[in-house]
Amino acid sequence: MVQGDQEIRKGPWTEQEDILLINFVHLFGDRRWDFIAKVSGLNRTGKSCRLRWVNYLHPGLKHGKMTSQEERLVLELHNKWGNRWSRIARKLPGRTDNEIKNYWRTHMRKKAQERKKGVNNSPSNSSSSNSESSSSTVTTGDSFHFSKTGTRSFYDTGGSSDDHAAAAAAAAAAVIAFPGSNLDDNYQGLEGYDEKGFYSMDDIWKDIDLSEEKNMMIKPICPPIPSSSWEDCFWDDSLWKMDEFDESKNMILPQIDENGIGKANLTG
DNA sequence: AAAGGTAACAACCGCCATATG
DNA sequence: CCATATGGCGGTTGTTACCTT
Repeated sequence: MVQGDQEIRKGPWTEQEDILLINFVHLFGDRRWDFIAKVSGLNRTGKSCRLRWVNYLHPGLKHGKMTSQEERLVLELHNKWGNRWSRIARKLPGRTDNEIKNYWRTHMRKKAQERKKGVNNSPSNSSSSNSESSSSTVTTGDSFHFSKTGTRSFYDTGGSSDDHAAAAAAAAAAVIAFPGSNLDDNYQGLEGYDEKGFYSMDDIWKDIDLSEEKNMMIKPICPPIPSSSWEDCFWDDSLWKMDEFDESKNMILPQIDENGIGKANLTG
């Protein structure tokens, strides 16, 4: 990857990239993707950054198997709205349109196969045919390919948890020094960076885990007590609560303008 | 134990809508 | 009002893990 006319990176995200992105989203909010893409030094398109954030890194996401209620809801809503994945996703807190889409695809394929079999073997068989009401365990086995300890098995080419701190530090350095420079350069001299400043994937997953366990329901928009976790500070599940009004979502994110001055609000 | 098939899911692509100059 | 940039959405593909034979 040459920096001058560097080609845009594609493919799986590394852990360093993830952390870098998380931190820059923390700093600049989750709207200005092109800007973030440039400023972060990630050789990714803004689009790619957004996708990664929305589908994977977002703190409010649930990572795991769909519950039977969710499955039922998906079926129900899809029946109602068709392939309006994003709309369906809004009704499923913590689930992304991509996830639901994937789920549906798999589900339908399975159903189609079952139906085929049913037709071939016993035409009167209706056990699996009603796709609207079959809320049974559709997702079998597998389902979750990475551990929340930050060591993803899926695709991951990323480094150890030491790299997290380095990447986090790189984010900080990059903010100050406005990069364009090689990421590796940004890591230099920043070893042992205190992870309290930025969060490693470990921490992030831990927090997500906790919040999931504590409440599958909705978090208050403003946490009563300042949390040590950055996403608690600026993230709430309002996004997932949004129904028809998601245009009005105003995430309260710390933001730093081009002069490096923090602002409280974000684009509306 | 190895091979093949399938499931799951991340990520990309193209199109469209909206925002901005 | 028009052109361009950016973001969002749905469809599709590619890769890996798991299961079955």
